[in-house]
Amino acid sequence: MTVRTRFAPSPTGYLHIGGARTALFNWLFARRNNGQFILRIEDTDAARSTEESIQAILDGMNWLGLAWDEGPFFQSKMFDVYRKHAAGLLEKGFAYRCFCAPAELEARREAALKAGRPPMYDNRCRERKDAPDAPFAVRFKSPTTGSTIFKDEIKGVINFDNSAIEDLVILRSDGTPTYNFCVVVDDATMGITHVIRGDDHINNTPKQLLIAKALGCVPPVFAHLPMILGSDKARLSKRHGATSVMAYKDMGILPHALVNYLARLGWSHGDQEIFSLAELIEKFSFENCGKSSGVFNPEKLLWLNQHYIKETKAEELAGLVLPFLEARGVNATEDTRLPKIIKTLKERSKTLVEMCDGALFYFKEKVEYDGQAAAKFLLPETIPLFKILIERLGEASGFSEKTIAEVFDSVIAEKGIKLGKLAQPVRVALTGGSISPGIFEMMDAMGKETVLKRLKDAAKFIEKKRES
RNA sequence: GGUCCUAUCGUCUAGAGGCCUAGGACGUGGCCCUCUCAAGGCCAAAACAUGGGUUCGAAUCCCAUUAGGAUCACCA
Repeated sequence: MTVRTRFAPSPTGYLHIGGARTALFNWLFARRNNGQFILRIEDTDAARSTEESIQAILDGMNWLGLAWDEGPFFQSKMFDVYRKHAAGLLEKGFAYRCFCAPAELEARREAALKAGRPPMYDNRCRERKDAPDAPFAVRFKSPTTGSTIFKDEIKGVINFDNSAIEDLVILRSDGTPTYNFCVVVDDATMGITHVIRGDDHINNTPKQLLIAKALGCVPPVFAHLPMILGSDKARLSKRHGATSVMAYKDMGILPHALVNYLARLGWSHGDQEIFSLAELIEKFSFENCGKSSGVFNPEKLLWLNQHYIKETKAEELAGLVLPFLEARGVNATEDTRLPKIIKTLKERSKTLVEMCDGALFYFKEKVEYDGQAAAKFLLPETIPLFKILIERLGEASGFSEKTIAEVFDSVIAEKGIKLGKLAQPVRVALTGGSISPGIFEMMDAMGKETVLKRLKDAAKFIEKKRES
Protein backbone atom coordinates (compact mmCIF):
# COMPACT_ATOMS: atom_id res chain seq x y z
CA MET A 1 0.00 0.00 0.00
CA THR A 2 1.45 3.36 -0.93
CA VAL A 3 1.82 5.87 1.83
CA ARG A 4 -0.39 8.91 1.54
CA THR A 5 -0.06 11.79 3.95
CA ARG A 6 -1.77 15.11 4.04
CA PHE A 7 -1.36 18.58 5.43
CA ALA A 8 -4.74 20.03 6.28
CA PRO A 9 -4.53 23.63 7.48
CA SER A 10 -7.54 25.81 8.05
CA PRO A 11 -7.23 29.07 6.15
CA THR A 12 -7.70 31.42 9.04
CA GLY A 13 -4.25 33.01 8.90
CA TYR A 14 -0.81 32.67 7.43
CA LEU A 15 1.30 29.50 7.51
CA HIS A 16 2.95 29.57 10.90
CA ILE A 17 5.97 27.79 12.28
CA GLY A 18 3.99 24.97 13.87
CA GLY A 19 2.00 24.33 10.72
CA ALA A 20 5.14 24.40 8.66
CA ARG A 21 6.74 21.75 10.83
CA THR A 22 3.65 19.56 10.53
CA ALA A 23 3.68 20.03 6.78
CA LEU A 24 7.38 19.25 6.63
CA PHE A 25 7.06 16.00 8.58
CA ASN A 26 4.15 14.91 6.42
CA TRP A 27 6.14 15.74 3.35
CA LEU A 28 9.25 13.96 4.61
CA PHE A 29 7.35 10.85 5.56
CA ALA A 30 5.66 10.69 2.18
CA ARG A 31 8.93 11.22 0.32
CA ARG A 32 10.72 8.74 2.54
CA ASN A 33 8.24 6.07 1.59
CA ASN A 34 7.81 7.03 -2.04
CA GLY A 35 4.30 8.02 -1.23
CA GLN A 36 2.10 10.98 -1.95
CA PHE A 37 1.65 14.18 -0.04
CA ILE A 38 -1.74 15.82 -0.28
CA LEU A 39 -2.74 19.37 0.52
CA ARG A 40 -6.24 19.85 1.82
CA ILE A 41 -7.72 23.14 2.91
CA GLU A 42 -10.10 22.76 5.84
CA ASP A 43 -12.43 25.62 5.21
CA THR A 44 -15.70 24.32 6.55
CA ASP A 45 -16.00 27.40 8.69
CA ALA A 46 -16.97 29.92 6.06
CA ALA A 47 -16.98 32.79 8.53
CA ARG A 48 -13.31 32.42 9.43
CA SER A 49 -11.81 31.23 6.17
CA THR A 50 -10.31 33.76 3.82
CA GLU A 51 -8.92 33.81 0.32
CA GLU A 52 -5.80 35.65 1.50
CA SER A 53 -5.07 32.97 4.05
CA ILE A 54 -5.26 30.28 1.41
CA GLN A 55 -2.79 32.19 -0.73
CA ALA A 56 -0.54 32.83 2.26
CA ILE A 57 -0.42 29.15 3.08
CA LEU A 58 0.32 28.20 -0.51
CA ASP A 59 3.07 30.84 -0.64
CA GLY A 60 4.61 29.51 2.54
CA MET A 61 4.58 25.93 1.32
CA ASN A 62 6.10 26.94 -2.00
CA TRP A 63 8.81 28.99 -0.39
CA LEU A 64 9.77 26.09 1.84
CA GLY A 65 9.79 23.81 -1.16
CA LEU A 66 7.15 21.45 0.18
CA ALA A 67 5.56 20.45 -3.08
CA TRP A 68 2.28 18.58 -2.81
CA ASP A 69 1.30 15.81 -5.16
CA GLU A 70 -2.44 16.32 -5.05
CA GLY A 71 -4.68 19.22 -4.25
CA PRO A 72 -5.23 21.66 -2.88
CA PHE A 73 -8.61 20.19 -2.14
CA PHE A 74 -11.22 22.34 -0.48
CA GLN A 75 -13.68 20.95 2.01
CA SER A 76 -16.06 23.73 1.19
CA LYS A 77 -16.46 22.18 -2.25
CA MET A 78 -17.27 18.74 -0.89
CA PHE A 79 -20.24 19.48 1.33
CA ASP A 80 -22.45 17.11 -0.64
CA VAL A 81 -20.20 14.21 0.20
CA TYR A 82 -20.33 14.96 3.91
CA ARG A 83 -24.10 15.37 3.88
CA LYS A 84 -24.50 12.08 2.12
CA HIS A 85 -22.43 10.32 4.75
CA ALA A 86 -24.25 12.12 7.54
CA ALA A 87 -27.55 10.96 6.08
CA GLY A 88 -26.21 7.43 5.99
CA LEU A 89 -25.24 7.62 9.64
CA LEU A 90 -28.67 8.99 10.52
CA GLU A 91 -30.31 6.19 8.64
CA LYS A 92 -28.26 3.52 10.33
CA GLY A 93 -28.91 4.98 13.75
CA PHE A 94 -25.32 6.08 14.30
CA ALA A 95 -26.46 9.67 14.49
CA TYR A 96 -29.52 11.61 15.55
CA ARG A 97 -31.17 14.97 15.25
CA CYS A 98 -30.58 17.44 18.06
CA PHE A 99 -33.05 20.27 18.53
CA CYS A 100 -31.28 22.01 21.38
CA ALA A 101 -30.70 25.69 20.71
CA PRO A 102 -27.05 26.82 20.67
CA ALA A 103 -27.68 29.49 23.30
CA GLU A 104 -29.25 26.94 25.58
CA LEU A 105 -26.33 24.57 25.08
CA GLU A 106 -23.92 27.32 25.91
CA ALA A 107 -25.76 28.10 29.13
CA ARG A 108 -25.75 24.47 30.16
CA ARG A 109 -22.05 24.15 29.44
CA GLU A 110 -21.21 27.14 31.56
CA ALA A 111 -23.36 25.91 34.37
CA ALA A 112 -21.65 22.52 34.24
CA LEU A 113 -18.23 24.11 34.20
CA LYS A 114 -19.14 26.25 37.16
CA ALA A 115 -20.45 23.25 39.06
CA GLY A 116 -17.21 21.42 38.30
CA ARG A 117 -18.91 18.84 36.13
CA PRO A 118 -17.55 17.91 32.72
CA PRO A 119 -19.11 20.29 30.21
CA MET A 120 -20.39 17.53 28.00
CA TYR A 121 -23.60 17.44 26.04
CA ASP A 122 -26.15 15.50 28.08
CA ASN A 123 -27.47 13.45 25.15
CA ARG A 124 -30.97 14.66 25.81
CA CYS A 125 -32.06 14.47 22.17
CA ARG A 126 -30.66 11.00 21.71
CA GLU A 127 -33.84 9.10 22.42
CA ARG A 128 -36.16 11.79 21.26
CA LYS A 129 -39.00 10.37 19.23
CA ASP A 130 -40.81 13.50 18.13
CA ALA A 131 -39.62 15.68 15.30
CA PRO A 132 -40.52 19.27 15.94
CA ASP A 133 -40.66 21.64 13.02
CA ALA A 134 -37.51 23.41 14.10
CA PRO A 135 -33.90 23.69 13.03
CA PHE A 136 -31.74 20.79 14.14
CA ALA A 137 -28.12 19.74 14.18
CA VAL A 138 -27.01 16.18 13.60
CA ARG A 139 -25.08 14.54 16.39
CA PHE A 140 -22.95 11.45 16.25
CA LYS A 141 -24.09 8.77 18.66
CA SER A 142 -20.94 8.01 20.58
CA PRO A 143 -20.81 4.77 22.57
CA THR A 144 -21.26 5.28 26.30
CA THR A 145 -19.31 2.24 27.37
CA GLY A 146 -16.07 0.56 26.47
CA SER A 147 -12.91 2.29 25.38
CA THR A 148 -11.16 3.38 22.25
CA ILE A 149 -7.51 2.47 21.96
CA PHE A 150 -5.01 3.33 19.31
CA LYS A 151 -1.30 3.08 18.90
CA ASP A 152 0.25 6.39 18.15
CA GLU A 153 3.46 6.09 16.14
CA ILE A 154 5.14 8.66 18.31
CA LYS A 155 3.44 8.56 21.69
CA GLY A 156 2.66 4.89 21.93
CA VAL A 157 -0.60 3.30 23.00
CA ILE A 158 -3.28 5.74 24.09
CA ASN A 159 -6.50 4.69 25.73
CA PHE A 160 -9.72 6.67 26.09
CA ASP A 161 -12.89 5.76 27.90
CA ASN A 162 -15.77 6.18 25.50
CA SER A 163 -17.87 7.59 28.30
CA ALA A 164 -15.73 10.71 28.21
CA ILE A 165 -16.53 11.31 24.57
CA GLU A 166 -19.63 13.34 23.95
CA ASP A 167 -22.12 13.11 21.14
CA LEU A 168 -20.51 15.64 18.90
CA VAL A 169 -22.28 17.66 16.26
CA ILE A 170 -21.37 16.49 12.78
CA LEU A 171 -23.80 18.65 10.87
CA ARG A 172 -24.69 22.14 12.03
CA SER A 173 -28.26 23.35 11.93
CA ASP A 174 -27.45 25.22 8.73
CA GLY A 175 -26.48 21.91 7.16
CA THR A 176 -22.75 22.51 7.07
CA PRO A 177 -20.47 19.74 8.35
CA THR A 178 -18.00 20.12 11.19
CA TYR A 179 -14.31 19.40 11.46
CA ASN A 180 -14.16 16.00 13.17
CA PHE A 181 -16.61 14.60 10.69
CA CYS A 182 -15.05 16.05 7.54
CA VAL A 183 -11.63 14.87 8.54
CA VAL A 184 -12.77 11.30 8.79
CA VAL A 185 -14.69 11.36 5.54
CA ASP A 186 -11.84 13.06 3.69
CA ASP A 187 -9.06 10.93 5.06
CA ALA A 188 -11.07 7.88 4.04
CA THR A 189 -12.05 9.06 0.58
CA MET A 190 -8.59 10.41 -0.14
CA GLY A 191 -6.99 7.18 0.98
CA ILE A 192 -4.82 8.83 3.63
CA THR A 193 -2.73 6.14 5.29
CA HIS A 194 -0.90 8.25 7.88
CA VAL A 195 -2.21 11.23 9.76
CA ILE A 196 0.70 13.28 11.08
CA ARG A 197 -0.39 16.33 13.06
CA GLY A 198 0.11 18.30 16.25
CA ASP A 199 -0.57 16.55 19.53
CA ASP A 200 -3.30 19.06 20.27
CA HIS A 201 -5.32 16.64 18.15
CA ILE A 202 -4.80 13.62 20.36
CA ASN A 203 -8.11 14.23 22.06
CA ASN A 204 -9.86 14.34 18.70
CA THR A 205 -8.47 11.02 17.66
CA PRO A 206 -10.88 8.73 19.54
CA LYS A 207 -13.81 10.74 18.19
CA GLN A 208 -12.53 10.31 14.68
CA LEU A 209 -11.83 6.65 15.24
CA LEU A 210 -15.41 6.13 16.43
CA ILE A 211 -16.83 7.97 13.45
CA ALA A 212 -14.62 6.01 11.10
CA LYS A 213 -15.89 2.81 12.61
CA ALA A 214 -19.51 3.89 12.17
CA LEU A 215 -18.76 4.84 8.60
CA GLY A 216 -17.21 1.44 8.07
CA CYS A 217 -13.82 2.65 6.94
CA VAL A 218 -10.32 1.64 7.89
CA PRO A 219 -8.75 4.35 10.01
CA PRO A 220 -5.33 5.75 9.16
CA VAL A 221 -2.23 5.36 11.31
CA PHE A 222 -1.74 8.31 13.64
CA ALA A 223 1.43 10.14 14.59
CA HIS A 224 1.10 13.09 16.92
CA LEU A 225 3.91 15.61 16.97
CA PRO A 226 4.65 17.57 20.13
CA MET A 227 3.92 21.27 20.17
CA ILE A 228 6.37 24.06 19.47
CA LEU A 229 6.65 26.52 22.34
CA GLY A 230 7.90 30.06 22.75
CA SER A 231 10.80 31.06 24.98
CA ASP A 232 8.47 31.25 28.00
CA LYS A 233 7.30 27.70 27.31
CA ALA A 234 3.88 28.91 26.34
CA ARG A 235 2.48 27.95 23.00
CA LEU A 236 4.27 29.83 20.26
CA SER A 237 2.45 33.02 19.38
CA LYS A 238 3.01 36.51 18.03
CA ARG A 239 4.24 37.53 21.45
CA HIS A 240 7.37 35.52 20.81
CA GLY A 241 8.18 37.38 17.63
CA ALA A 242 7.68 36.19 14.11
CA THR A 243 5.51 33.12 13.76
CA SER A 244 4.69 33.45 10.08
CA VAL A 245 6.89 31.43 7.80
CA MET A 246 6.99 34.25 5.28
CA ALA A 247 8.22 36.64 7.96
CA TYR A 248 11.38 34.56 8.00
CA LYS A 249 11.74 35.01 4.29
CA ASP A 250 11.54 38.76 4.85
CA MET A 251 14.13 38.50 7.58
CA GLY A 252 16.52 37.00 5.07
CA ILE A 253 16.34 33.41 6.23
CA LEU A 254 17.09 30.76 3.62
CA PRO A 255 14.25 28.27 3.23
CA HIS A 256 16.47 25.28 3.75
CA ALA A 257 17.83 26.75 6.97
CA LEU A 258 14.28 26.88 8.31
CA VAL A 259 13.58 23.39 7.05
CA ASN A 260 16.71 22.04 8.70
CA TYR A 261 15.89 23.85 11.92
CA LEU A 262 12.29 22.66 11.99
CA ALA A 263 13.35 19.11 11.24
CA ARG A 264 15.66 19.09 14.24
CA LEU A 265 12.95 20.49 16.50
CA GLY A 266 11.27 17.29 17.53
CA TRP A 267 13.34 14.92 15.51
CA SER A 268 16.97 13.89 15.61
CA HIS A 269 19.50 11.60 14.08
CA GLY A 270 22.22 11.07 16.65
CA ASP A 271 24.44 14.10 17.00
CA GLN A 272 23.93 15.37 13.49
CA GLU A 273 22.80 18.96 13.13
CA ILE A 274 23.21 19.70 9.44
CA PHE A 275 21.03 17.81 6.99
CA SER A 276 20.55 18.17 3.28
CA LEU A 277 17.05 17.63 1.99
CA ALA A 278 18.08 14.25 0.64
CA GLU A 279 19.44 13.22 4.04
CA LEU A 280 16.30 14.36 5.77
CA ILE A 281 14.21 12.24 3.46
CA GLU A 282 16.49 9.28 3.78
CA LYS A 283 16.73 9.41 7.57
CA PHE A 284 13.33 10.53 8.70
CA SER A 285 11.37 8.16 10.89
CA PHE A 286 8.78 8.39 13.66
CA GLU A 287 11.08 6.39 15.86
CA ASN A 288 13.42 9.31 16.18
CA CYS A 289 10.73 11.85 16.84
CA GLY A 290 10.71 13.23 20.36
CA LYS A 291 7.62 13.05 22.54
CA SER A 292 7.98 16.30 24.41
CA SER A 293 7.31 19.81 23.26
CA GLY A 294 10.20 22.02 22.23
CA VAL A 295 11.05 25.68 22.51
CA PHE A 296 11.61 27.55 19.29
CA ASN A 297 15.12 28.98 19.43
CA PRO A 298 15.73 31.82 16.94
CA GLU A 299 19.45 31.89 17.79
CA LYS A 300 19.96 28.41 16.51
CA LEU A 301 17.98 29.14 13.38
CA LEU A 302 20.31 32.07 12.78
CA TRP A 303 23.32 29.84 13.22
CA LEU A 304 21.96 27.40 10.67
CA ASN A 305 21.15 30.24 8.33
CA GLN A 306 24.66 31.53 8.59
CA HIS A 307 25.93 28.05 7.89
CA TYR A 308 23.87 27.75 4.74
CA ILE A 309 24.78 31.24 3.60
CA LYS A 310 28.42 30.18 3.79
CA GLU A 311 27.62 27.07 1.79
CA THR A 312 25.69 28.85 -0.93
CA LYS A 313 27.50 30.09 -4.02
CA ALA A 314 28.00 33.84 -4.25
CA GLU A 315 26.26 33.95 -7.61
CA GLU A 316 23.15 32.39 -6.14
CA LEU A 317 23.21 34.63 -3.10
CA ALA A 318 23.54 37.63 -5.36
CA GLY A 319 20.19 36.83 -6.89
CA LEU A 320 18.63 36.37 -3.47
CA VAL A 321 19.97 39.65 -2.11
CA LEU A 322 18.80 41.70 -5.08
CA PRO A 323 15.24 42.22 -3.79
CA PHE A 324 16.56 43.28 -0.39
CA LEU A 325 18.85 45.84 -2.03
CA GLU A 326 15.96 46.99 -4.17
CA ALA A 327 13.92 47.61 -1.02
CA ARG A 328 16.69 49.94 0.12
CA GLY A 329 16.73 51.81 -3.13
CA VAL A 330 19.70 50.07 -4.70
CA ASN A 331 19.26 48.58 -8.10
CA ALA A 332 22.22 46.27 -8.53
CA THR A 333 20.75 44.09 -11.24
CA GLU A 334 23.30 45.23 -13.79
CA ASP A 335 26.22 45.56 -11.43
CA THR A 336 28.73 42.90 -12.40
CA ARG A 337 30.60 43.38 -9.14
CA LEU A 338 27.76 41.88 -7.14
CA PRO A 339 28.96 38.25 -6.87
CA LYS A 340 32.37 39.47 -5.72
CA ILE A 341 30.76 41.86 -3.29
CA ILE A 342 28.63 39.06 -1.89
CA LYS A 343 31.70 36.91 -1.54
CA THR A 344 33.21 39.45 0.83
CA LEU A 345 30.06 39.35 2.96
CA LYS A 346 29.30 35.64 2.96
CA GLU A 347 31.43 34.77 5.96
CA ARG A 348 30.02 37.53 8.09
CA SER A 349 26.28 37.57 7.52
CA LYS A 350 23.69 35.69 9.50
CA THR A 351 20.85 36.72 7.22
CA LEU A 352 20.29 38.10 3.74
CA VAL A 353 19.15 41.32 5.37
CA GLU A 354 22.44 41.62 7.19
CA MET A 355 24.23 40.86 3.96
CA CYS A 356 22.27 43.51 2.13
CA ASP A 357 22.97 46.11 4.80
CA GLY A 358 26.62 45.17 4.76
CA ALA A 359 26.73 45.65 0.99
CA LEU A 360 25.18 49.09 0.89
CA PHE A 361 28.45 51.00 1.21
CA TYR A 362 29.68 49.55 -2.08
CA PHE A 363 26.89 51.25 -3.96
CA LYS A 364 26.78 54.65 -2.31
CA GLU A 365 27.45 57.56 -4.63
CA LYS A 366 29.30 59.38 -1.86
CA VAL A 367 30.77 57.82 1.25
CA GLU A 368 29.28 59.03 4.50
CA TYR A 369 31.89 58.96 7.21
CA ASP A 370 31.01 57.76 10.65
CA GLY A 371 31.95 60.61 12.98
CA GLN A 372 33.96 58.56 15.44
CA ALA A 373 35.74 56.56 12.77
CA ALA A 374 36.67 59.65 10.80
CA ALA A 375 37.94 61.41 13.91
CA LYS A 376 40.12 58.49 14.78
CA PHE A 377 41.48 57.44 11.41
CA LEU A 378 41.09 60.21 8.83
CA LEU A 379 44.02 62.23 10.09
CA PRO A 380 46.36 64.64 8.31
CA GLU A 381 49.25 62.23 8.47
CA THR A 382 47.33 59.72 6.41
CA ILE A 383 47.14 62.03 3.40
CA PRO A 384 50.60 61.08 2.14
CA LEU A 385 49.77 57.43 2.60
CA PHE A 386 46.62 57.83 0.53
CA LYS A 387 48.58 59.69 -2.14
CA ILE A 388 51.10 56.89 -2.46
CA LEU A 389 48.34 54.33 -2.61
CA ILE A 390 46.47 56.26 -5.26
CA GLU A 391 49.62 56.50 -7.33
CA ARG A 392 50.70 52.88 -7.03
CA LEU A 393 47.26 51.38 -7.37
CA GLY A 394 46.75 53.56 -10.42
CA GLU A 395 49.99 52.38 -11.97
CA ALA A 396 49.58 48.74 -11.09
CA SER A 397 48.97 46.51 -14.06
CA GLY A 398 46.03 44.72 -12.50
CA PHE A 399 43.57 45.21 -9.69
CA SER A 400 43.31 41.94 -7.87
CA GLU A 401 43.55 40.99 -4.23
CA LYS A 402 47.11 39.97 -4.94
CA THR A 403 48.23 43.20 -6.60
CA ILE A 404 46.48 45.26 -3.93
CA ALA A 405 48.19 43.32 -1.20
CA GLU A 406 51.55 43.83 -2.92
CA VAL A 407 51.01 47.57 -3.06
CA PHE A 408 50.10 47.64 0.63
CA ASP A 409 53.15 45.55 1.46
CA SER A 410 55.44 47.91 -0.34
CA VAL A 411 53.96 50.93 1.41
CA ILE A 412 54.12 49.58 4.93
CA ALA A 413 57.65 48.31 4.33
CA GLU A 414 58.80 51.72 3.13
CA LYS A 415 57.09 53.62 5.89
CA GLY A 416 57.95 51.08 8.54
CA ILE A 417 54.37 50.87 9.78
CA LYS A 418 52.07 48.02 10.63
CA LEU A 419 49.35 47.00 8.26
CA GLY A 420 46.71 48.16 10.70
CA LYS A 421 48.04 51.70 10.54
CA LEU A 422 47.30 51.76 6.86
CA ALA A 423 44.30 49.49 6.61
CA GLN A 424 42.06 51.25 9.12
CA PRO A 425 42.27 54.70 7.50
CA VAL A 426 41.72 53.12 4.11
CA ARG A 427 38.77 51.20 5.48
CA VAL A 428 37.15 54.38 6.71
CA ALA A 429 37.92 56.15 3.45
CA LEU A 430 36.32 53.41 1.38
CA THR A 431 33.41 52.33 3.54
CA GLY A 432 32.81 55.26 5.87
CA GLY A 433 33.19 53.10 8.96
CA SER A 434 35.74 51.07 10.82
CA ILE A 435 34.09 47.72 10.25
CA SER A 436 34.13 45.95 6.91
CA PRO A 437 35.20 42.82 5.11
CA GLY A 438 38.92 42.18 4.69
CA ILE A 439 40.57 45.21 3.17
CA PHE A 440 42.03 43.52 0.09
CA GLU A 441 39.03 41.48 -0.90
CA MET A 442 36.81 44.46 -0.24
CA MET A 443 38.87 46.73 -2.49
CA ASP A 444 38.98 44.10 -5.18
CA ALA A 445 35.20 43.78 -5.05
CA MET A 446 34.69 47.52 -5.04
CA GLY A 447 36.66 48.02 -8.23
CA LYS A 448 39.63 50.18 -9.08
CA GLU A 449 37.68 53.21 -10.22
CA THR A 450 35.60 53.52 -7.06
CA VAL A 451 38.54 52.81 -4.80
CA LEU A 452 40.68 55.55 -6.34
CA LYS A 453 37.82 58.03 -6.27
CA ARG A 454 37.06 57.34 -2.63
CA LEU A 455 40.70 57.61 -1.62
CA LYS A 456 40.91 60.97 -3.35
CA ASP A 457 37.66 62.10 -1.73
CA ALA A 458 38.97 61.08 1.66
CA ALA A 459 42.20 63.02 1.14
CA LYS A 460 40.18 66.06 0.17
CA PHE A 461 37.95 65.59 3.18
CA ILE A 462 40.96 65.59 5.50
CA GLU A 463 42.38 68.70 3.84
CA LYS A 464 39.16 70.52 4.33
CA LYS A 465 38.90 69.41 7.90
CA ARG A 466 42.41 70.65 8.59
CA GLU A 467 41.68 74.08 7.09
CA SER A 468 38.55 74.66 9.06
C1' G B 1 -12.68 20.35 37.22
C1' G B 2 -12.69 15.62 33.74
C1' U B 3 -9.67 13.34 30.11
C1' C B 4 -5.10 12.96 27.57
C1' C B 5 0.13 14.01 26.76
C1' U B 6 5.03 15.20 28.59
C1' A B 7 9.59 15.53 31.98
C1' U B 8 18.29 14.91 30.48
C1' C B 9 22.64 21.41 30.64
C1' G B 10 19.33 28.27 29.73
C1' U B 11 17.57 26.00 24.65
C1' C B 12 17.46 21.76 20.82
C1' U B 13 18.84 16.96 21.78
C1' A B 14 22.05 11.82 22.15
C1' G B 15 20.95 7.89 25.44
C1' A B 16 16.79 1.28 23.72
C1' G B 17 19.53 -1.71 31.92
C1' G B 18 26.20 -2.18 32.60
C1' C B 19 29.84 1.16 27.09
C1' C B 20 27.68 7.44 31.52
C1' U B 21 33.09 10.32 35.34
C1' A B 22 25.87 11.46 31.02
C1' G B 23 27.84 12.88 24.64
C1' G B 24 26.84 16.67 20.66
C1' A B 25 24.81 21.45 18.98
C1' C B 26 23.01 26.65 19.81
C1' G B 27 23.86 30.37 23.24
C1' U B 28 27.37 32.17 27.21
C1' G B 29 32.62 33.03 29.17
C1' G B 30 37.98 32.61 28.22
C1' C B 31 42.24 31.91 25.03
C1' C B 32 44.43 31.61 20.00
C1' C B 33 44.39 33.55 14.99
C1' U B 34 44.04 38.70 13.03
C1' C B 35 44.00 44.91 8.88
C1' U B 36 38.48 46.05 11.68
C1' C B 37 34.18 42.91 12.17
C1' A B 38 33.19 38.21 11.50
C1' A B 39 34.48 33.28 10.42
C1' G B 40 37.65 29.44 12.28
C1' G B 41 40.48 26.64 16.17
C1' C B 42 41.06 25.30 21.38
C1' C B 43 39.24 25.36 26.44
C1' A B 44 35.48 26.12 30.29
C1' A B 45 30.89 26.55 33.09
C1' A B 46 26.19 24.07 32.49
C1' A B 47 21.37 18.72 33.03
C1' C B 48 19.09 12.96 34.30
C1' A B 49 12.17 16.98 38.49
C1' U B 50 11.22 14.29 43.47
C1' G B 51 10.12 9.81 46.16
C1' G B 52 9.46 4.79 46.13
C1' G B 53 10.09 0.10 43.92
C1' U B 54 12.18 -4.00 40.15
C1' U B 55 17.41 -5.56 39.39
C1' C B 56 23.83 -7.80 41.04
C1' G B 57 23.35 -3.01 38.40
C1' A B 58 18.58 2.29 36.54
C1' A B 59 19.00 8.61 32.99
C1' U B 60 16.96 4.08 30.80
C1' C B 61 11.65 -0.49 33.34
C1' C B 62 7.17 0.08 36.98
C1' C B 63 4.30 3.11 40.50
C1' A B 64 3.26 7.61 43.01
C1' U B 65 4.11 12.80 43.70
C1' U B 66 5.27 17.38 41.56
C1' A B 67 5.51 20.55 37.54
C1' G B 68 4.37 21.93 32.59
C1' G B 69 1.18 21.47 28.40
C1' A B 70 -3.14 20.00 25.38
C1' U B 71 -8.24 19.36 25.10
C1' C B 72 -13.36 19.36 26.70
C1' A B 73 -17.85 24.30 20.70
C1' C B 74 -23.45 24.08 15.83
C1' C B 75 -13.80 26.51 15.70
C1' A B 76 -10.38 23.77 13.10
